Amino acid sequence: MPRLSADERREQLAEAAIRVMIRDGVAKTTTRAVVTEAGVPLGAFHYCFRSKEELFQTVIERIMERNLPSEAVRTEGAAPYEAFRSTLHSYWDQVRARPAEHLVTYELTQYALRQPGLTDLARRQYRHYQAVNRAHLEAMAGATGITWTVDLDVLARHGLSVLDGLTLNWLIDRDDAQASAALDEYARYLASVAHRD
Amino acid sequence: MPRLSADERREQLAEAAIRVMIRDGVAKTTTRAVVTEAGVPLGAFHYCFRSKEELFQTVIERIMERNLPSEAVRTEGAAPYEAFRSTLHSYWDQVRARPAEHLVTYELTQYALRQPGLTDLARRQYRHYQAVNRAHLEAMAGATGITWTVDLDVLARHGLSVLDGLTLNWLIDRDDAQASAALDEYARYLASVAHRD
DNA sequence: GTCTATACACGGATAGAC
DNA sequence: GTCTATCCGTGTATAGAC
Repeated sequence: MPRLSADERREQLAEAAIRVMIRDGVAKTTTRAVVTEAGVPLGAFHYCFRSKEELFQTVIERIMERNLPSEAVRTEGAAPYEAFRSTLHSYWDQVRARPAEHLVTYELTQYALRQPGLTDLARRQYRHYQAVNRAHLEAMAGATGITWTVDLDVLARHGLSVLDGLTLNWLIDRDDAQASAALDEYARYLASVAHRD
Repeated sequence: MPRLSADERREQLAEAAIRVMIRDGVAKTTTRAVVTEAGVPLGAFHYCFRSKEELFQTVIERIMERNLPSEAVRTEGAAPYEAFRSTLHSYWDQVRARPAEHLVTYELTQYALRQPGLTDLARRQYRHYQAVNRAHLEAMAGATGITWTVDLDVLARHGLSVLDGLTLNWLIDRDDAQASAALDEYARYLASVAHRD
């Protein structure tokens, strides 16, 4: 008589894996560490997941699904620069609030890139992030009543890179002042490619 | 009678480690893989380096030192946008020519971030990259006869992020067209914050 | 179906022969 | 000083008891 179904077990293990990753890093997230964290016996692992790689794949998909487009701040009438700036800083607050989660995202991407079976997942992950970023930009345009003068896909990739790079850089040096200044500069750039209707 | 001095051995092992990292990734760069690659017996490892972490520290410093500011393209008189664009694309050619090296850089940074003894090295690594980027921007200004209208430190951090982010993104999806378009957009941005003297 | 016990390979590091 | 042989922990996975 099972105390928990296989599905619930998978859920349990995936969440435990995420906690371990955040605490100790992806490299140290071993199957043993995960089952200990989840409080399930080691043997349970392999009738829930075929392998560690399969568990990690689940974790990556899970994290990706959580990262959905957030609501655009309604700011009609406000100056575009101020609107962009506050939207960016509200994203940035999320990074500052949970640095470890963001670091894990980068680690997982690189893990996936090195696993022959998961390189495609890494690609989908970034296509997803780019789509989310694109949606954000569209929402910001709608909220401020402007249109972008630069091709939206180009703007989205460029913007994703800026945020990705700033995040990575900040995770390393934790320099709030520099990060904030660079973020403001990006907001200024966005304002410069926005056209008032 | 030593066939090689300890210093030469260290050199040999560090270079072998870099080759293995590029070929198999940092995670799979074990002491055994390194000594095999270098053609030295396993025992030799530990009287050259106290630990694997010490070897990796050496490797990180070595790679950092190689990454020095390259010469600015002399382009006096040319339109700033075209000059920035060609400088950026010549950097980009380096990324495209040696993707694995660049991936290793990111992996090493994350390795360092997770090693209590090496977090400070990661910080120095990024301070170094930012200084290099700053020097590039100064050289570009000198070569085109313009001045930047944005604080140089801010511009450097922002620019480092753009290039870092674009590189990471391209390493994942290898989309040359999108990368190139985003790079051009960054050149256009640089031109917009350049002031003709 | 669930979990215990264990197999087996590989990792870093070292002891001790030469 | 140089290298062989080995230790011991840890990793993934599985065999088999219940």
